[in-house]
Order: sequence, then structure tokens, then C-alpha cells
Amino acid sequence: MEQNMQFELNLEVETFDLIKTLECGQCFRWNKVGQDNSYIGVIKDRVLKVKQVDNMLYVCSSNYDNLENVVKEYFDLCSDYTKFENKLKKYDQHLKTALSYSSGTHILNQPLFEMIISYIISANNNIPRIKKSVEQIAKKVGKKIQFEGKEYYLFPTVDEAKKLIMDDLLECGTGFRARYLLKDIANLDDKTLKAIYAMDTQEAYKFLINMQGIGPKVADCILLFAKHKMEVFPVDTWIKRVMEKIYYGKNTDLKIIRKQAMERFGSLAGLAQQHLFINVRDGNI
DNA sequence: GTCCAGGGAATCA
DNA sequence: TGATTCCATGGA
Repeated sequence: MEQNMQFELNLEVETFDLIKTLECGQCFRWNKVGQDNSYIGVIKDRVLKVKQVDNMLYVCSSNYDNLENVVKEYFDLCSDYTKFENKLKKYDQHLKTALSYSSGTHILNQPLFEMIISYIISANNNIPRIKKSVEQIAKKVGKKIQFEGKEYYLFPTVDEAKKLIMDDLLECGTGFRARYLLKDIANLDDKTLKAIYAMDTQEAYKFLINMQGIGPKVADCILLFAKHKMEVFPVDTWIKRVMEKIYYGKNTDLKIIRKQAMERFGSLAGLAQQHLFINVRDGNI
């Protein structure tokens, strides 16, 4: 216990697995530090250091304003994941098996603008490179934060991001996605982001898909991870592979997989998708 | 050298 | 609508 004295906020958690939640590819700004399974990440307006031991979550931060609420909101600690998982287990034997490995994975509540930019970068890319690009963008135009003697950078606001020129985005390794980012950032502002927040799922989907560099999969990821729309089912190469293997057979159209999965898993499709993703990525399926 | 990465746009028919 | 092809870049 003594090693946890440095953590200022202690929260009791249930059906929550910090590492699975942070390592399942939904977020790009967390890194493992040290040997004790602590993670440091930049979220919204602050840096967090977190660590889980059994049912306790230990947190410290660069900013203690409203910390408990910020942490509970970000990690979605107030939703009943025990109930969610029980429902998923009843739907399907494959999910039941998957959940025995990935139980406690939460869907985070992440900022809309950060998700839009991050998932445009994710197209035909891999997670380490996505993380690197997002980090470099934050370093170029995001606000600098000091935490435990080191420097961190918040993800930029829209106005801060408007300072980025094409060469900046190319230097950040975004490649062919740079021109999409440039155009979308120019067309976005706080008012538009608020409007997207207020839209229902279908309306937001239509709006997002009309932006440059956003297709069905990226739009679904933004809806799931920024707007917490658990009824969407993002279909990437991994998910296509696993869905074909356990349900539909090879060469099934992406649209069919998406539609049938949303019908199969209903209001919890997005959570089901995360569990399937983790299990296929880790070689369990 | 080749293949792949949490896809999408452009261009065809 | 549906099928192909191209897109930057780095690691395996």
C-alpha cells in the first residue's frame, strides 16, 4: 500500500479493467510507465497517472479541479458494465468466451475534436504510428503541461489546430491524410462541434461521413468513442476477419457485417465490437 | 523486395 | 451502386 501513497485520489471500481481499457486501441495518448502497471495519459485539460490494484483505482493528476468527476466521466465508471456484460453473454456464445478474457473493458468518453483528428489519421495505418502522429500534433500546437518534472502537451483546441500548415502535418507523419486534416480543421469550429454533439446518431453519422477522410468505419469510431453511441459497430480489417470467421464466412461485404452486427447486438454493439477486437488481436479467436 | 497497417477518395462501368 | 486502384510511411 505504501507505494500508492503518491496517488491522491482512490476510487473503488467494479467490472473495470484499466489495462484492457487503455490497451484496446480506442485511445492513443496513454503509455505504460515503470514496472508497476502505472499509466500516464493526457486527457482533455490535464495529465493523469493511474494504476489499478484489484478493485481500487489510484489516480494523481497535474490538475485537481473536479478530478473525481473528470475521472469517472472519462473512464465511464458510473455505467453498469456488470449488467452490460451479462446481457452480452446471453446474446451469444462467442461473446461469452470473449468476455471471460476481456471483462472490464470500458468504452471511454473522449473529446470529439481529438477523436475526429485521431481517427482520420487511423485510416490504413497502425496503432504505434497513429500514436506518434497524434503526439507530434499535440507537441506542435497544444498547450504545454508540467507533470512530475516532465513536459506533456494537451491535444489542441480547434483554434490551436488551425495554426497547422500542410508541412506541419506532413512532419507529423500523417502522409496522404494531411490534406484531409487541413480541410476538415479549416471547416470546423467550436460551434460546429457543439452541433455535432447535439445530433442524434444518424444525423451525426451523415454529417461526419461528408467530411474529408471520414468513411463509415472512422465515423462509427467517432460516434462510439466521443459520443458514446454504443449501438454502432465499427468494422475494420480485424473485425471483418473475426466476423467472417465466426459468423458469416469469407468475403462478406463490410456493409452487411455492420448491419447484421448492429441487429445482432443491438444497443451494446459497440461494446461487443471492442471485446471481439481485443480477443482477435490477442489471438484468442 | 514485399506485405501490411483499426480505410477512404477518385475513377471507372 | 459496385469494383479497382492509389494513397505515404515505417516496421516486420
